[in-house]
Amino acid sequence: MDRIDRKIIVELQRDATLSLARLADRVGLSQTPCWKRVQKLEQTGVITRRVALVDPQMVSLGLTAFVAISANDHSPSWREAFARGIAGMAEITEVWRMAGEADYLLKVVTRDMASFDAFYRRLTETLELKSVTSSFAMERVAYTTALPIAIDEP
Amino acid sequence: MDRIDRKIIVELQRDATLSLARLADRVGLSQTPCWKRVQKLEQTGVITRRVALVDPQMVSLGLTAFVAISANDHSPSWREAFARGIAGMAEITEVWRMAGEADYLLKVVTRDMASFDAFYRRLTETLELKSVTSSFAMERVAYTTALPIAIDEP
DNA sequence: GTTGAAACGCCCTGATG
DNA sequence: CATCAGGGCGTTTCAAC
Repeated sequence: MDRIDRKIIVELQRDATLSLARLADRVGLSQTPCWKRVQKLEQTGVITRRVALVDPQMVSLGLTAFVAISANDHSPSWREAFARGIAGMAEITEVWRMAGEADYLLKVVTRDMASFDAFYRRLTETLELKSVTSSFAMERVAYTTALPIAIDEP
Repeated sequence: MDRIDRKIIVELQRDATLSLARLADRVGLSQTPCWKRVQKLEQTGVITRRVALVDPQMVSLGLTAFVAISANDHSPSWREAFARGIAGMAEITEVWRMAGEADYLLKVVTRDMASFDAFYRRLTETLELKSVTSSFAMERVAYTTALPIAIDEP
Protein backbone atom coordinates (compact mmCIF):
# COMPACT_ATOMS: atom_id res chain seq x y z
CA MET A 1 0.00 0.00 0.00
CA ASP A 2 1.95 2.95 -1.26
CA ARG A 3 1.28 6.43 -2.55
CA ILE A 4 -0.07 5.22 -5.88
CA ASP A 5 -2.45 2.74 -4.26
CA ARG A 6 -3.83 5.52 -2.11
CA LYS A 7 -4.27 7.72 -5.17
CA ILE A 8 -6.21 4.94 -6.87
CA ILE A 9 -8.44 4.60 -3.82
CA VAL A 10 -9.07 8.33 -3.65
CA GLU A 11 -10.11 8.42 -7.31
CA LEU A 12 -12.34 5.37 -7.21
CA GLN A 13 -14.02 6.53 -4.03
CA ARG A 14 -15.04 9.65 -5.90
CA ASP A 15 -16.00 8.04 -9.19
CA ALA A 16 -15.99 4.35 -9.85
CA THR A 17 -16.97 4.82 -13.50
CA LEU A 18 -13.51 6.14 -14.27
CA SER A 19 -12.02 4.13 -17.11
CA LEU A 20 -8.77 2.32 -16.56
CA ALA A 21 -6.97 4.53 -19.07
CA ARG A 22 -8.00 7.75 -17.31
CA LEU A 23 -7.36 6.31 -13.87
CA ALA A 24 -3.89 5.17 -14.90
CA ASP A 25 -3.22 8.61 -16.27
CA ARG A 26 -4.29 10.36 -13.09
CA VAL A 27 -2.19 8.23 -10.79
CA GLY A 28 0.81 8.40 -13.12
CA LEU A 29 0.94 4.82 -14.26
CA SER A 30 0.41 2.90 -17.46
CA GLN A 31 -2.65 0.74 -17.88
CA THR A 32 -1.29 -2.71 -17.13
CA PRO A 33 0.23 -2.15 -13.68
CA CYS A 34 -2.66 0.13 -12.77
CA TRP A 35 -5.11 -2.64 -13.61
CA LYS A 36 -3.12 -5.09 -11.51
CA ARG A 37 -3.20 -2.74 -8.55
CA VAL A 38 -6.95 -2.28 -8.78
CA GLN A 39 -7.39 -6.06 -8.93
CA LYS A 40 -5.21 -6.48 -5.88
CA LEU A 41 -7.07 -3.79 -3.95
CA GLU A 42 -10.29 -5.64 -4.67
CA GLN A 43 -8.96 -9.09 -3.88
CA THR A 44 -7.34 -8.05 -0.62
CA GLY A 45 -10.57 -6.46 0.52
CA VAL A 46 -9.47 -2.83 0.53
CA ILE A 47 -12.10 -2.01 -2.08
CA THR A 48 -15.11 -3.97 -0.92
CA ARG A 49 -17.64 -3.12 -3.60
CA ARG A 50 -18.80 -0.68 -6.22
CA VAL A 51 -22.26 0.72 -5.75
CA ALA A 52 -24.65 3.28 -7.12
CA LEU A 53 -25.66 6.03 -4.71
CA VAL A 54 -29.25 7.22 -4.78
CA ASP A 55 -30.75 10.54 -3.71
CA PRO A 56 -33.09 9.73 -0.80
CA GLN A 57 -35.46 12.57 -1.68
CA MET A 58 -35.89 11.27 -5.22
CA VAL A 59 -37.16 7.93 -3.98
CA SER A 60 -39.36 9.40 -1.27
CA LEU A 61 -37.13 8.39 1.61
CA GLY A 62 -36.77 11.81 3.12
CA LEU A 63 -36.64 10.93 6.80
CA THR A 64 -33.35 9.90 8.36
CA ALA A 65 -33.19 9.20 12.06
CA PHE A 66 -30.48 8.20 14.48
CA VAL A 67 -31.71 5.79 17.11
CA ALA A 68 -29.68 5.21 20.25
CA ILE A 69 -30.41 1.92 21.95
CA SER A 70 -29.49 0.45 25.30
CA ALA A 71 -29.70 -3.29 25.76
CA ASN A 72 -31.88 -4.91 28.38
CA ASP A 73 -29.05 -7.17 29.40
CA HIS A 74 -25.65 -7.84 27.92
CA SER A 75 -25.82 -11.59 27.47
CA PRO A 76 -24.77 -13.42 24.32
CA SER A 77 -28.36 -14.51 23.80
CA TRP A 78 -29.52 -10.90 23.73
CA ARG A 79 -26.86 -10.16 21.16
CA GLU A 80 -28.07 -12.99 18.99
CA ALA A 81 -31.67 -11.89 19.24
CA PHE A 82 -30.56 -8.36 18.41
CA ALA A 83 -28.60 -9.51 15.38
CA ARG A 84 -31.52 -11.56 14.11
CA GLY A 85 -34.00 -8.79 14.77
CA ILE A 86 -32.18 -6.04 12.95
CA ALA A 87 -31.26 -8.29 10.04
CA GLY A 88 -34.84 -8.24 8.83
CA MET A 89 -35.31 -4.49 9.00
CA ALA A 90 -34.24 -2.84 5.76
CA GLU A 91 -34.85 0.64 7.18
CA ILE A 92 -31.75 0.18 9.33
CA THR A 93 -28.87 1.14 7.08
CA GLU A 94 -26.17 1.32 9.73
CA VAL A 95 -25.58 -0.24 13.11
CA TRP A 96 -22.76 0.85 15.36
CA ARG A 97 -21.84 -0.66 18.70
CA MET A 98 -20.95 2.32 20.82
CA ALA A 99 -18.84 3.26 23.77
CA GLY A 100 -20.52 5.36 26.44
CA GLU A 101 -24.19 5.94 27.17
CA ALA A 102 -25.92 3.98 24.44
CA ASP A 103 -25.02 0.43 23.48
CA TYR A 104 -25.93 0.81 19.82
CA LEU A 105 -26.56 3.61 17.39
CA LEU A 106 -28.74 2.91 14.37
CA LYS A 107 -29.16 4.99 11.27
CA VAL A 108 -32.69 4.54 10.03
CA VAL A 109 -34.12 5.69 6.71
CA THR A 110 -37.85 5.89 6.14
CA ARG A 111 -40.40 7.66 3.99
CA ASP A 112 -41.94 9.87 6.65
CA MET A 113 -42.82 10.06 10.32
CA ALA A 114 -45.67 7.59 9.93
CA SER A 115 -43.31 5.05 8.40
CA PHE A 116 -40.80 5.71 11.12
CA ASP A 117 -43.45 5.15 13.75
CA ALA A 118 -44.34 1.83 12.14
CA PHE A 119 -40.67 0.92 12.20
CA TYR A 120 -40.35 2.04 15.81
CA ARG A 121 -43.22 -0.20 16.89
CA ARG A 122 -41.73 -3.14 15.07
CA LEU A 123 -38.35 -2.49 16.63
CA THR A 124 -39.60 -2.19 20.18
CA GLU A 125 -41.96 -5.15 19.80
CA THR A 126 -39.29 -7.39 18.33
CA LEU A 127 -36.50 -6.60 20.75
CA GLU A 128 -36.21 -6.22 24.49
CA LEU A 129 -34.71 -2.79 24.94
CA LYS A 130 -33.91 -0.85 28.06
CA SER A 131 -34.09 2.48 26.30
CA VAL A 132 -34.61 3.88 22.83
CA THR A 133 -33.89 7.49 21.93
CA SER A 134 -34.60 8.76 18.44
CA SER A 135 -33.07 11.89 16.94
CA PHE A 136 -34.33 13.17 13.63
CA ALA A 137 -32.36 14.74 10.84
CA MET A 138 -33.82 17.87 9.29
CA GLU A 139 -31.32 18.21 6.50
CA ARG A 140 -28.41 16.30 5.07
CA VAL A 141 -25.83 19.09 4.95
CA ALA A 142 -22.97 16.92 3.73
CA TYR A 143 -22.59 13.29 2.82
CA THR A 144 -19.79 11.26 1.34
CA THR A 145 -18.82 7.61 1.38
CA ALA A 146 -15.22 8.57 0.67
CA LEU A 147 -12.91 7.90 3.59
CA PRO A 148 -10.35 10.63 4.32
CA ILE A 149 -7.33 8.91 2.81
CA ALA A 150 -4.12 10.86 3.18
CA ILE A 151 -2.02 10.33 0.10
CA ASP A 152 1.23 11.55 1.55
CA GLU A 153 1.49 10.19 5.04
CA PRO A 154 1.17 6.48 5.55
CA MET B 1 -40.76 5.66 -11.59
CA ASP B 2 -42.37 2.27 -11.68
CA ARG B 3 -41.70 -1.23 -10.44
CA ILE B 4 -38.95 -1.84 -12.98
CA ASP B 5 -37.17 1.41 -12.16
CA ARG B 6 -37.16 0.45 -8.52
CA LYS B 7 -35.77 -2.97 -9.36
CA ILE B 8 -32.97 -1.34 -11.31
CA ILE B 9 -32.18 0.90 -8.35
CA VAL B 10 -32.16 -2.01 -5.94
CA GLU B 11 -29.73 -3.94 -8.11
CA LEU B 12 -27.35 -1.04 -8.79
CA GLN B 13 -27.32 -0.06 -5.14
CA ARG B 14 -26.04 -3.53 -4.36
CA ASP B 15 -23.61 -3.86 -7.25
CA ALA B 16 -22.84 -1.17 -9.76
CA THR B 17 -20.52 -3.42 -11.74
CA LEU B 18 -23.49 -5.40 -13.00
CA SER B 19 -23.36 -5.48 -16.78
CA LEU B 20 -26.28 -4.09 -18.70
CA ALA B 21 -27.14 -7.51 -20.09
CA ARG B 22 -27.37 -9.09 -16.65
CA LEU B 23 -29.18 -6.12 -15.18
CA ALA B 24 -31.72 -6.19 -17.99
CA ASP B 25 -32.20 -9.89 -17.42
CA ARG B 26 -32.79 -9.47 -13.69
CA VAL B 27 -35.37 -6.74 -14.05
CA GLY B 28 -37.13 -8.53 -16.89
CA LEU B 29 -36.30 -6.20 -19.75
CA SER B 30 -34.21 -6.29 -22.88
CA GLN B 31 -31.01 -4.32 -23.08
CA THR B 32 -32.08 -1.23 -24.98
CA PRO B 33 -35.01 -0.08 -22.82
CA CYS B 34 -33.08 -1.03 -19.71
CA TRP B 35 -30.19 1.15 -20.78
CA LYS B 36 -32.55 4.04 -21.44
CA ARG B 37 -34.01 3.72 -17.97
CA VAL B 38 -30.59 3.72 -16.34
CA GLN B 39 -29.68 6.82 -18.32
CA LYS B 40 -32.86 8.53 -17.22
CA LEU B 41 -32.31 7.60 -13.58
CA GLU B 42 -28.87 9.18 -13.79
CA GLN B 43 -29.96 12.29 -15.65
CA THR B 44 -32.90 12.99 -13.38
CA GLY B 45 -30.66 12.72 -10.35
CA VAL B 46 -32.10 9.56 -8.82
CA ILE B 47 -28.78 7.82 -9.18
CA THR B 48 -26.28 10.47 -8.16
CA ARG B 49 -22.98 8.64 -8.61
CA ARG B 50 -21.16 5.34 -8.70
CA VAL B 51 -18.44 4.91 -6.15
CA ALA B 52 -16.05 2.34 -4.76
CA LEU B 53 -16.51 1.51 -1.09
CA VAL B 54 -13.41 0.95 1.01
CA ASP B 55 -12.95 -1.01 4.22
CA PRO B 56 -11.94 1.54 6.87
CA GLN B 57 -9.80 -0.99 8.77
CA MET B 58 -7.79 -1.78 5.66
CA VAL B 59 -6.71 1.83 5.28
CA SER B 60 -6.05 2.39 8.98
CA LEU B 61 -9.12 4.51 9.58
CA GLY B 62 -10.53 2.44 12.37
CA LEU B 63 -12.05 5.16 14.52
CA THR B 64 -15.52 6.42 13.74
CA ALA B 65 -17.12 9.00 15.99
CA PHE B 66 -20.42 10.80 16.07
CA VAL B 67 -20.10 14.39 17.20
CA ALA B 68 -23.15 16.30 18.32
CA ILE B 69 -22.78 20.06 18.08
CA SER B 70 -24.80 22.98 19.33
CA ALA B 71 -24.34 26.37 17.74
CA ASN B 72 -23.24 29.40 19.67
CA ASP B 73 -25.91 31.46 18.03
CA HIS B 74 -28.28 30.79 15.17
CA SER B 75 -27.44 33.62 12.87
CA PRO B 76 -26.84 33.32 9.15
CA SER B 77 -23.25 34.41 9.66
CA TRP B 78 -22.65 31.54 12.05
CA ARG B 79 -24.05 29.17 9.46
CA GLU B 80 -21.70 30.51 6.87
CA ALA B 81 -18.71 30.19 9.13
CA PHE B 82 -19.83 26.69 10.00
CA ALA B 83 -20.19 25.71 6.34
CA ARG B 84 -16.78 27.12 5.52
CA GLY B 85 -15.19 25.50 8.54
CA ILE B 86 -16.41 21.99 7.94
CA ALA B 87 -15.72 22.16 4.22
CA GLY B 88 -12.01 21.91 4.84
CA MET B 89 -12.15 18.96 7.21
CA ALA B 90 -11.96 15.69 5.30
CA GLU B 91 -12.46 13.66 8.47
CA ILE B 92 -16.08 14.80 8.50
CA THR B 93 -17.87 12.40 6.19
CA GLU B 94 -21.43 13.34 7.09
CA VAL B 95 -23.17 16.41 8.46
CA TRP B 96 -26.79 16.34 9.52
CA ARG B 97 -28.80 19.30 10.75
CA MET B 98 -30.87 17.87 13.54
CA ALA B 99 -34.12 18.42 15.33
CA GLY B 100 -33.98 18.36 19.11
CA GLU B 101 -31.06 18.75 21.48
CA ALA B 102 -28.12 19.12 19.14
CA ASP B 103 -28.06 21.41 16.15
CA TYR B 104 -25.77 19.23 14.05
CA LEU B 105 -24.56 15.67 14.08
CA LEU B 106 -21.25 14.88 12.40
CA LYS B 107 -19.86 11.53 11.45
CA VAL B 108 -16.11 11.70 11.78
CA VAL B 109 -13.59 9.11 10.58
CA THR B 110 -10.01 9.12 11.81
CA ARG B 111 -7.08 6.81 12.28
CA ASP B 112 -7.10 6.62 16.06
CA MET B 113 -7.86 8.59 19.20
CA ALA B 114 -4.81 10.80 18.77
CA SER B 115 -5.94 11.77 15.29
CA PHE B 116 -9.42 12.37 16.57
CA ASP B 117 -8.08 14.60 19.29
CA ALA B 118 -6.16 16.61 16.70
CA PHE B 119 -9.36 16.92 14.71
CA TYR B 120 -11.30 17.90 17.81
CA ARG B 121 -8.89 20.71 18.59
CA ARG B 122 -9.05 21.98 15.04
CA LEU B 123 -12.84 21.85 15.11
CA THR B 124 -13.24 23.70 18.39
CA GLU B 125 -10.57 26.24 17.50
CA THR B 126 -12.06 26.96 14.10
CA LEU B 127 -15.70 27.27 15.13
CA GLU B 128 -17.56 28.95 17.92
CA LEU B 129 -19.53 26.15 19.49
CA LYS B 130 -21.81 26.12 22.51
CA SER B 131 -21.36 22.42 23.09
CA VAL B 132 -19.63 19.46 21.54
CA THR B 133 -20.37 15.88 22.53
CA SER B 134 -18.46 13.02 20.98
CA SER B 135 -19.61 9.41 20.95
CA PHE B 136 -17.27 6.72 19.76
CA ALA B 137 -18.07 3.63 17.77
CA MET B 138 -16.52 0.39 18.97
CA GLU B 139 -17.66 -1.75 16.05
CA ARG B 140 -19.42 -1.32 12.77
CA VAL B 141 -22.06 -4.02 13.11
CA ALA B 142 -23.87 -3.26 9.88
CA TYR B 143 -23.35 -0.81 7.08
CA THR B 144 -24.99 -0.30 3.74
CA THR B 145 -25.40 2.62 1.38
CA ALA B 146 -28.47 0.96 -0.11
CA LEU B 147 -31.67 2.81 0.68
CA PRO B 148 -34.62 0.61 1.63
CA ILE B 149 -36.50 0.81 -1.66
CA ALA B 150 -39.79 -1.04 -1.63
CA ILE B 151 -40.34 -2.55 -5.05
CA ASP B 152 -44.04 -3.21 -4.68
CA GLU B 153 -45.54 -0.18 -2.99
CA PRO B 154 -44.96 3.20 -4.59
C1' DG C 1 7.82 -0.51 -13.96
C1' DT C 2 7.02 0.44 -19.79
C1' DT C 3 5.01 -0.24 -24.49
C1' DG C 4 2.26 -2.53 -28.03
C1' DA C 5 -1.15 -5.56 -29.48
C1' DA C 6 -4.67 -8.91 -29.74
C1' DA C 7 -9.27 -10.88 -28.19
C1' DC C 8 -13.28 -10.36 -26.27
C1' DG C 9 -17.16 -8.30 -24.03
C1' DC C 10 -19.89 -4.57 -23.37
C1' DC C 11 -21.86 -0.08 -24.25
C1' DC C 12 -24.42 2.60 -27.18
C1' DT C 13 -26.94 3.68 -31.36
C1' DG C 14 -29.86 2.88 -35.00
C1' DA C 15 -33.57 0.34 -37.59
C1' DT C 16 -37.44 -2.57 -37.47
C1' DG C 17 -41.63 -4.51 -35.69
C1' DC D 1 -41.83 -2.55 -25.28
C1' DA D 2 -38.75 -6.58 -28.32
C1' DT D 3 -35.25 -8.01 -31.48
C1' DC D 4 -31.30 -7.59 -34.53
C1' DA D 5 -27.17 -5.57 -36.12
C1' DG D 6 -23.16 -2.93 -36.08
C1' DG D 7 -19.23 0.39 -34.61
C1' DG D 8 -16.42 1.74 -31.13
C1' DC D 9 -14.73 1.79 -26.62
C1' DG D 10 -12.89 -0.51 -22.51
C1' DT D 11 -11.26 -4.34 -20.13
C1' DT D 12 -8.32 -8.14 -19.78
C1' DT D 13 -4.48 -10.82 -21.10
C1' DC D 14 -0.11 -11.64 -23.31
C1' DA D 15 4.35 -10.67 -25.18
C1' DA D 16 8.63 -8.16 -25.09
C1' DC D 17 11.57 -4.61 -23.16
